[in-house]
Amino acid sequence: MVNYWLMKSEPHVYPWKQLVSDGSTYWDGVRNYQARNIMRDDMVVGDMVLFYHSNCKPPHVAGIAKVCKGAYPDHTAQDSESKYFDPKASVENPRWVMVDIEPVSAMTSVGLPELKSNGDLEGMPLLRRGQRLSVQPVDRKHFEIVCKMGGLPGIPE
DNA sequence: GCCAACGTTGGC
DNA sequence: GCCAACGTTGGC
Repeated sequence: MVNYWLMKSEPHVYPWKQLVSDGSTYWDGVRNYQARNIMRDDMVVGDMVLFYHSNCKPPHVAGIAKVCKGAYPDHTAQDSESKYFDPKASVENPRWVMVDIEPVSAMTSVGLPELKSNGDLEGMPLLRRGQRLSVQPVDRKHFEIVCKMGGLPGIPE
């Protein structure tokens, strides 16, 4: 059973283009328990992901990705040189996890204002006030609508 | 740069 | 276990 998600990245930190040229990447740096639990407990290989660019004008969905490796320890938490270092993380208790994702399909980017003005997306977590989770669930129905808004015939394989 | 909405921390 | 203070996210 395939799940649908949205993952936020700031384009000046790790843009969609970078994912395309890398071929895949590990999603490090998640330091929020709710988001971690989603990755650890709910994400499985094959899950589909809306790759979202936050903190830019306008914020937008930039492409479609998928999970290509399930949760495993986020090593950056144990690296004192990393900006994601967490002194409470250890080999025995890694505390934080990451997954790997890979690009699936490019699309015409869909801006947040467009998403907001599409009544069919009502209830989408991203559009809720004060929504800050960097990894969040998306209904299959909403996922498909966003794909179509981005010029795709539907949810890509 | 502002600020609303959270989440985390730590004293008690 | 409460809650005030503080830090962060992220749209605007």
